[in-house]
Amino acid sequence: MSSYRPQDIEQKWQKHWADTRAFEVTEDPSKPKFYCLEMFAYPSGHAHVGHVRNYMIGDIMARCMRMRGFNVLHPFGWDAFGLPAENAAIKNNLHPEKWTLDNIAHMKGQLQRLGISYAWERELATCMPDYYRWNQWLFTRMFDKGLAYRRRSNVNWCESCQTVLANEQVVDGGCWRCSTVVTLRELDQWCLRITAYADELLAAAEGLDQWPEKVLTMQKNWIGRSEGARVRFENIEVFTTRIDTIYGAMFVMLAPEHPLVEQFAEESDDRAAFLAKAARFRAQDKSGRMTGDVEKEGFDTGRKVMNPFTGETVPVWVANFVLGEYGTGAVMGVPGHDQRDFEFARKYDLPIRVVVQPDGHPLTAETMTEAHAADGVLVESGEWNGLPWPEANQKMTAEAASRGVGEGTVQYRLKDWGISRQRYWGTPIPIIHCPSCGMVPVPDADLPVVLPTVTEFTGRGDSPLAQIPEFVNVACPKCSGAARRETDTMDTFVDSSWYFYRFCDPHNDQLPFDPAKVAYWGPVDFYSGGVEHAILHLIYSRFFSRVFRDVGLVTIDEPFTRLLTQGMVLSHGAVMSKSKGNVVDPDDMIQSFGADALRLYVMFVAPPEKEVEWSDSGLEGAFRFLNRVWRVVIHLAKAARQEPAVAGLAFDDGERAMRRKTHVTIRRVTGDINPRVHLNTAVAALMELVNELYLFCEQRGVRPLGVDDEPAAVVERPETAFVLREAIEALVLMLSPFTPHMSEELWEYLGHTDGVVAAGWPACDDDVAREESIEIPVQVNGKVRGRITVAADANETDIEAAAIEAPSVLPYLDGKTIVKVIVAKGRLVSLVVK
RNA sequence: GCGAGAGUGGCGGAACUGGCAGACGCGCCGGACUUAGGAUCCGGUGGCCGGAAGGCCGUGGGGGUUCGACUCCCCCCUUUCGCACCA
Repeated sequence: MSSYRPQDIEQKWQKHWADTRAFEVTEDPSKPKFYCLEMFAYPSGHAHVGHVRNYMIGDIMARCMRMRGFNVLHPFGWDAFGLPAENAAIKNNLHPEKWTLDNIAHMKGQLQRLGISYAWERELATCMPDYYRWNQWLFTRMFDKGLAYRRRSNVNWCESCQTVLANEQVVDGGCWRCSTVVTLRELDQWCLRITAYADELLAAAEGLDQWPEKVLTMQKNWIGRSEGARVRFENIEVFTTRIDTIYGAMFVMLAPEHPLVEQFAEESDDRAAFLAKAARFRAQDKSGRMTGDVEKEGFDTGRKVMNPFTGETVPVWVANFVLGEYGTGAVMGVPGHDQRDFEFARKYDLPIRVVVQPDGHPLTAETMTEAHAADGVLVESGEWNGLPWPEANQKMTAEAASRGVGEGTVQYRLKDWGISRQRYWGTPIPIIHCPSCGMVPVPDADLPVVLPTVTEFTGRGDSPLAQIPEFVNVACPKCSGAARRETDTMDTFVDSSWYFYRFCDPHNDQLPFDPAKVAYWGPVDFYSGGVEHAILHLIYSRFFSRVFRDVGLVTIDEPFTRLLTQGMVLSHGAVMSKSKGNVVDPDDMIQSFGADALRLYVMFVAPPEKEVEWSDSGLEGAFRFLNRVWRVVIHLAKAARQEPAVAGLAFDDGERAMRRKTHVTIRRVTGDINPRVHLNTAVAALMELVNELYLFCEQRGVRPLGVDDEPAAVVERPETAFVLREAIEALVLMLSPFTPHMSEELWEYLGHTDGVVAAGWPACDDDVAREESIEIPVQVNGKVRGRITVAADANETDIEAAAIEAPSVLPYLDGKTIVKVIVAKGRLVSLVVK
């Protein structure tokens, strides 16, 4: 056996794993299951070390849990539909399918060279008909349940390219390709009724105790539940959370999109001017209007409506900051108690009335410089005067309801999910439009609706599918009359919202998956991926999981028990990207130092959640460490032949200390991997063990440890041989999740033929790990003044006595009185003197 | 503006329940081996004072609780992320 040459052994073991289908699993009720998943990949072409990091985290977990005796499902697949493929097609005249499949092939090779323990038999790609067929299947069920519906709504439109743009394709308000200003266009869009689950998604988030708080907060904000009331000012319904301020409602404002705007325009003196003003507001940069970057503006419609509480009539304005898509698209203007209304009123010289007075200094409309949004007591509110805020809100909501002018309601920021894409490379929406039957879902027997082959991609015009008569023209499944297929395709987030269930049964051609298989494997026990998916992917998946539940295929609510959001790997302070030219290619690293060193390094460099800066010298350090491991194991494998059998051995102090280190390390590494997932400190612990081992060898004269092939002298003393053997075997096994190739190779070299999984995870013997004597510091008035060595099980009295007698402590006690002694058992002694 | 997180040596980071701050690695310095060393092994490495023993200071800043604070509380600064006219 010679020096460590990763390239040779890595290929050998990767081939072995592939040949033996080492990571394929079946349901086995006799074993505890562990479903370990990393977010699947968009096949952009090349994996970089940022991907590597995510996949490694999962692989460490999967490999470790496998050794701990769990039945581990660890699959991988491809989020293979999407715009980049279509754009590449337009640019390079390459079919999206070819581009996608080529990329998958390349990236799969990269992942395989990393030695990740995937059950490749379960690999899936969402662009294949045997996958997207089930998107269609589920869609038709959602259609039947009213969870999928069509609605007219605004989309981004580029006049020059004559096409719809996704939000991500709008750059600074212009088309990403030709910079033409993007306009809004009304189109019929397919939507999924996620809002039907808004309350459940919000409430159930409380139970996700193994998700990062940050992600839960983001989801909570995204759902944006808000309790309030709808109140009718004659024919204008407004939404407010502060009905208690309604006596201060001095005007009503409509969003420029509000349907009444058009009607009021018709009835106005100058229809054209009216509409032009509204149109200008609508055209204001969408993001600017939404974020408050645009100045508040409005105009008086000339209309007046009656405030249902005061009986006063108030003017109706159109205001650019009122959002058409939230609430009722109309609000009451309460300038005294809403900052936006306040600014608006001051700008247009509208009256302000204070109706909630805070404690202490009373407010007056004339002198106030900002709205008073906080609580207080109602004034100038007729019969409600004197009521404090929360109570007034409740009572006045009830009053509005009893008088039929409003009712309490809950609003969500969350909107239904628009899934229509006027694009080619996605799942065709399985609906047929029939002139006599209306919208008819494609029957199961006719699924999948296969994406036809399109040969020309121009990026212009409507959906590419609309231009294929053979695709569009179809007989109605109900009446057999001439009908047209839907030509929109689905948002790719549909694909990724349930793939984790498909992995449980990826080849099923009767159902999306066998419910029994998902009942065994689900939910995903450990899910890792980028925090950029904190909202969309993770909330859609929670939604789909419930839809599958409600169609009877799964019994659980939540798809992911534990979520880890891994930090990005930066290079020169920036996210890696081809355009910045700072991509670190894993293949280059593997070539130089091997996959194992790369794996170890990305795990060691920082905690998984944290963002890290790539460092070449850090990788070299990991490589150096592996060489150290290699040398010590190779040499000791021959020198320490003692098989593990402890009976009759009498260890000396040094040997006991070495064993203690081994077993303490087992305990630390085990917990650091799972549950803690502090993979960096797990590696650090293994490094400590190796350092200790080298010192132990040095002390025992068990050399050589050089790189040469000099044969090692056999260790004669059986106790020493045993201790060494125990240490290196534990080391090799614990390292194997991180460096599987090297560990398998060394394990084999150590004389084992069944591989590390069969060997199982090493167990910590608590008796061996227990300290015999411990050194503890002694503090005098909070400063460490000495150390004492006591038996590990010494009682407090003995420890106290030893502390007071410690030579280095004595000078600090001279002439003082000890007022207090605190003994933190096993940790320290604290003396307080005067 | 609102919300959440972070701030520790030259650098990445560790410290799990309030109990020896700086584990482990990178870098740097020294020694051994050596024709050589960018290999390997051993040692050192927060700052200041000191020959040493040892002492003082030290986890963004300021205050507090405690025998004891990186850790808990209050105020402030910096920074990252998310949300952001949602009525």
